[in-house]
Amino acid sequence: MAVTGDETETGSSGDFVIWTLSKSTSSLPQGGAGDGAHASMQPVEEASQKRQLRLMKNRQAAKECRKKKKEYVKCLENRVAVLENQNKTLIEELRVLKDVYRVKTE
DNA sequence: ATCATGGATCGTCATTTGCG
DNA sequence: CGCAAATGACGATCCATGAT
Repeated sequence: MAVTGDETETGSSGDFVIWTLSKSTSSLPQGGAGDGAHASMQPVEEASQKRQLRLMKNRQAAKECRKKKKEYVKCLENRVAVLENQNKTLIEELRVLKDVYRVKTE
């Protein structure tokens, strides 16, 4: 873990605070490179808000997705442990049965 | 103390998936 | 078919650890 001072979004999933996007990624608007030019475009302000909302939602979705994946992997690891134990038990059982059979047929 | 390296986590973009 | 959510992939950052 050791996540740096990172909002820790603990309980109350759902309501995320809109902190002043210090990061804001000046990356290209993607998908609309030159869109500022069109007259039919939404006001810049609204488009920007829309983008921020989308980023925020996706950020949250990514967190959720990673959490889910972690749990899935944990489940698989548990299953592996269980199956390994079962395997051990069965091998031992087989060994005993073989031994019993050997003694009987001698 | 400083540097290099590797692992964990995060945010974002691009793509896929599922639903109305 | 269009849209929102889910997920994969990538690069950035932080932190721990070992070598010098």
